[in-house]
Amino acid sequence: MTERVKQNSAKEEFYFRILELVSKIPKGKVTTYKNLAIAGGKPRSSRLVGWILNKSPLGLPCHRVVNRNGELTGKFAFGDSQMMKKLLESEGIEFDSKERVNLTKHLWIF
DNA sequence: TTTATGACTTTGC
DNA sequence: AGCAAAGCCATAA
Repeated sequence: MTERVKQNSAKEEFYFRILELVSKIPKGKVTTYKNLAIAGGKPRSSRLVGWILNKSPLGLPCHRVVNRNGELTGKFAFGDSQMMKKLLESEGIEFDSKERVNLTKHLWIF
């Protein structure tokens, strides 16, 4: 056997790293795609974070991941956008009049 | 391989 | 402040 030891590719590492980070978001806090992308080592891959969440296993608190404006861009994946908002509210997260999370108070920084 | 698409972000007007 | 266009990176066809 040659030495073709195939380690995890960079994208797989990125994938699992994001999953772990999201699962570590404390209750009552939210984070952004950009933040996750940076923490994962790819500051320009915020779109990939969204893709990962879409393909990620259920049970992940992906409702705590919002875009830079605090908007629930992934609400459609929950089937009911109001449900996602209620989930966050039940965790103590506040919204402004535009359905946006108060990032000043609840943004989670790694 | 090339093209189109997306749970995004940044920049310019 | 809000909208449009460009930039980025990986996947699907």
